[in-house]
Amino acid sequence: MQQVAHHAGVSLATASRVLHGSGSRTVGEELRRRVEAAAQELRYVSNAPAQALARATSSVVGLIVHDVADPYFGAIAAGAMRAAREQRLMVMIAATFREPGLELEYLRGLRAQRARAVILAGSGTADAAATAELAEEIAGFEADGGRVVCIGERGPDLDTVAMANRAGGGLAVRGLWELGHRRIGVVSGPSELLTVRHRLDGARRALRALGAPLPLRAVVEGDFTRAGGRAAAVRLMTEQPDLGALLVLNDVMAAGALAGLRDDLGLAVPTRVSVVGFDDVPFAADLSPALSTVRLPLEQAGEAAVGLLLEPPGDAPRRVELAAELVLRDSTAAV
Amino acid sequence: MQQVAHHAGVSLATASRVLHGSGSRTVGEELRRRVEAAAQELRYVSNAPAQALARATSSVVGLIVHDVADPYFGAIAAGAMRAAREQRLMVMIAATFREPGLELEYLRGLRAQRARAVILAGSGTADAAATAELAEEIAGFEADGGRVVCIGERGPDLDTVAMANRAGGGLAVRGLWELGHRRIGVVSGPSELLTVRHRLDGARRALRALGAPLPLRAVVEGDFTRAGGRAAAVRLMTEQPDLGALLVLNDVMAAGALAGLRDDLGLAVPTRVSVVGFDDVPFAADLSPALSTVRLPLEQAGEAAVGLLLEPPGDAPRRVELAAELVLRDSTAAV
DNA sequence: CTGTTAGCGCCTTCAC
DNA sequence: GTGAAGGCGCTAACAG
Repeated sequence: MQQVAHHAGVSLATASRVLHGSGSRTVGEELRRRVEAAAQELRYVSNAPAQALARATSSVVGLIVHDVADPYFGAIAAGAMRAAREQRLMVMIAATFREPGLELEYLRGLRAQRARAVILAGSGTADAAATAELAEEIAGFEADGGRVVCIGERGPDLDTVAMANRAGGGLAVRGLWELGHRRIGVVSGPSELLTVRHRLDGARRALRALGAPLPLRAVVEGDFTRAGGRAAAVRLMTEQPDLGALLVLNDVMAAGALAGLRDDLGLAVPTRVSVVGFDDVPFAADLSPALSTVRLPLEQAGEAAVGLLLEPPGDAPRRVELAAELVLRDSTAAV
Repeated sequence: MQQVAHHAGVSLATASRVLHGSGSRTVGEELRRRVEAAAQELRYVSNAPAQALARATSSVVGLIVHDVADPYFGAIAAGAMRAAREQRLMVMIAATFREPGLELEYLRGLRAQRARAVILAGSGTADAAATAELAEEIAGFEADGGRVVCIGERGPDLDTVAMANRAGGGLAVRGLWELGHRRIGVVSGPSELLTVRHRLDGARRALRALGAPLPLRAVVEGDFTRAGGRAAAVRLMTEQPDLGALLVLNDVMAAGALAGLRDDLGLAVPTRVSVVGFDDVPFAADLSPALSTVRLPLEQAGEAAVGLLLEPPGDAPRRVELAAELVLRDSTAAV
């Protein structure tokens, strides 16, 4: 920048003002033109780290997900990045690959980068120790002036974009009920994930309200992956062959469940058993049969998270609630 | 760090050496311990931008994709991030949402961030002007000491991870041929994308070698999206109803094609028409019917790209070639 | 409006 | 092995 200033015959400060002009200070037309020309000619590229150092704030926001290849996070990331672009923010992304310790490590890394904010997109966990450590790191991050927003519940004092996981679980179960299903099973994910707990809880409550409490044996747990869904669904239908409908707690697992039902067990969907997934990821409609599922506005969640980051800190924690919607396709049938 | 040094009763330089110790200088056991204790106690977090400024190099690498929500890029990103984690690199991700200008803009942004390197994951384009501009920016980036690697062809003088797009196109066509298909059509993507051109070219050559050149009317172009694939497939089968097999140039489009054939045209796959896709994204096996496709080692490509980044610049451009493999599932049948 | 002058937090010769 | 001092590129008062 020194060079640009010299080349344009102005002071360093003036060059800085026209090039990065932050704030009220304005520069005369003539000088402004000269500086811009010089920058152009010298192919000047500003130095973001230096700016970050001087202003004690940067234009990067962090995004921590479990797995970028998972369409659930892909959709959230897409929404967040679209919003980030509008705000001219760069996003630094980190994937924990579902290793709990990595979330903490990356948050620390983002703190070292002096990220202006970070979005915790993955589900919180029921592990108290891990949660406490994370809370401490979050506090540190915020003490440094950074903002943190969670997608999904993480704690009452955090800005969060809340997904209707409980309501969604209820929606699914009631939808199945209305189709005439009475023997409903649940293919669940790892029970330490809050997201899983909430979805399951929503389903449980709805069933209880309907007068048909969910028996323990009708719930089986698997990894939050395709293979996990397949194995769990097969196990559940083997142990409880009288089930007529399955709620699978995410679409990726549901894809596996569909495969297991068809290829491992030879059970026809939806004639023999109906299946409802959760999330409505892009490929849900292309599965065989097209998956009925609980739609969550994933991209919108990513956008909303960036929206919260932009708002000034505020006294009370902010929340935006996103609704769920049941979409019935071909994997469910009336009985 | 000043504080840590003071707290440990050592100089700033010593604290720096034990905390970020880059290089030959070593610190005595005793002092080292004291500094570490002080850092721990004061909850010191190093300042990456300051380090970047002082060392004139950072630990962030950029990753530019077209769309994070696209499973093709999701898989590449996952591979790249896994490798980045092993190297303790942070990755800054940017999505162009297929707007050509954005690639340039983001590359510039990454340059401003003083990223140590950037991976251009999206396909190159046949637009000469855009390519030239990009080349210039790449040159500038490298002049600043940054490294650039491309996934897919971008130019002979760039480090690149080459995917077997041509060979894959040939593989698909020959596979279909061996199944007895003689009337093969191609659902293509935007012809300005180099990836598309290479895949199509591979198919063309193979067909010519087989003595049955691909007629122009048997190729139809659509967006590189689900909707694009659907529309193009429907159009192609409507105009050329005698086609017995379709090569769709990526899996996302193939998902759309399958939907269109089934829901819009009522054509049975694979009995009436066989379909083969390209990429083998994770959901390919879950489509209805399970999609036969040309598998590309996507995650591996991401990892390889990071691998290239790490190697010292070298005199000649480096290349790593990744092979394609035809995987036949249920969307293809013999005639 | 424009220029001067201190730093921002850290690294790195260079002496000790 | 350890400390002192200058500088990385930029911003932000503060004077003119």
